[in-house]
Amino acid sequence: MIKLTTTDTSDLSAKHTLLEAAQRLFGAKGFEKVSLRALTQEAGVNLAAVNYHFGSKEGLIESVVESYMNPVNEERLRRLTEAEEESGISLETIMDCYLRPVLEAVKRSALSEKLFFQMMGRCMSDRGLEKLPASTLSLFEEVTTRFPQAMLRTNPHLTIEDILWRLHFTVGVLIHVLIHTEALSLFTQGRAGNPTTENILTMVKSYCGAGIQAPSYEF
Amino acid sequence: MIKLTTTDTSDLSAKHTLLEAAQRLFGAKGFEKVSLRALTQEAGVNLAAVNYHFGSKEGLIESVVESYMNPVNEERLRRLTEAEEESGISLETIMDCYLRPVLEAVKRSALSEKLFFQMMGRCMSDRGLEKLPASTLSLFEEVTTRFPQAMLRTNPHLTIEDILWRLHFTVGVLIHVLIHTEALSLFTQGRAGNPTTENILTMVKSYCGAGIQAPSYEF
DNA sequence: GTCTATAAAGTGATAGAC
DNA sequence: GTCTATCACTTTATAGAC
Repeated sequence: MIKLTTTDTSDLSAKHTLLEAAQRLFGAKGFEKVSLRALTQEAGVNLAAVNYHFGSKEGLIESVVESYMNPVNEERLRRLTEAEEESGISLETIMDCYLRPVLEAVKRSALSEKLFFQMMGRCMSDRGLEKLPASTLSLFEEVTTRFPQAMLRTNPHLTIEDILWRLHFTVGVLIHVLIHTEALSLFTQGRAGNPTTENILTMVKSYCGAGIQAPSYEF
Repeated sequence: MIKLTTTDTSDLSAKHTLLEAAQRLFGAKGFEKVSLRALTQEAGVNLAAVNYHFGSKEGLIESVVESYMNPVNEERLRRLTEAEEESGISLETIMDCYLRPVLEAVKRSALSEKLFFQMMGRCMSDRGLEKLPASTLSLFEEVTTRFPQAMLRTNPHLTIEDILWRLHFTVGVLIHVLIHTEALSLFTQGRAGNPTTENILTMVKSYCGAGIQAPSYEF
């Protein structure tokens, strides 16, 4: 992405192992707490490789964020478009279009579910909007425009303000579940059971779906 | 809290201005991104003052976290106890016991609403459970035990697993609203309106209340 | 209690040899 | 493309003068 004029010979493997190591460590510790030294050691490459391949640590982070967020948001839009072509679209369907791509993405990843989800959650919350790569930002804008519109059509009793706020709340649920679900087990010491990922998705859809469809308030 | 044997003469003011500056800067940038240099400069005290009064940066952070979280959790428990003494307690009431202390705390603070809420959100999410001061952890455990019990009594059709997960989701909503609500305005460019803090609370209660009371799933 | 000065260790980035 | 060596800077923490 930085250097378009390289010849790309054995380049791929170093860059690739670096990206993989970055995902593991960023997911486990967060972007700021991982030094380039720890990163390159984990990847088994030289310290200078990060700057050679990505220009800077920031460039590496943006690459990772882009590779995490963009496929998910593209898949969200693809699924929404598909769903809108059929008649009788429900809020349940729209929620599934929004949430399921995260579950699909983890299956394509080499990372453990836990690390992948933490990584995804950090991408969504740790960095300000202004630091997002342009392509990621524009996909995000499309998602946060089209999904509320679709929700408004299935729930015309709500106002657009209601929906925007409730989608905001839903994002909060998603991020918290992705990053902090381990803490729940710790705190409740097993009382919360051991649901599968798919069952957690069902619970989130049930909770957020009910929240979004709650009666509207007039202020 | 660290040194119990000091004579405390003019000690109070330096310690106090340091705590105030810490709240402002930690709230705005996060615990990790504020250096002791930035902190002591903002407070107008010497660099060494942090270590003298709090032992270390970590000690200062723990003091701040404690002073933020403990009053809120104590107030939550106080209100819940009070509510449980009356008959006909509703989920709406329990939710209010849980959420309103955050709004009450901001009124006692010298900080702006925005900074105070960000600070509170960071206390709830930025540091792992293992890093919490002991008194804060024990209050948290009491809250996360008694509130689910109370909710189970008002909603006996739910399982305790349901409730624990849904309270987990609710915490996600709260944290996200506290930290990232500014981002919502940015993203929606005014389409989400400009509700007062009290109205945001109403919206959160409405969303989370509906989510918690959603039908239960059997897996 | 407050200050200066500095220690000790860490950070990202880069020049230049191979 | 990869490496070593190093720069320039920052961090927290502390010893010791006042």
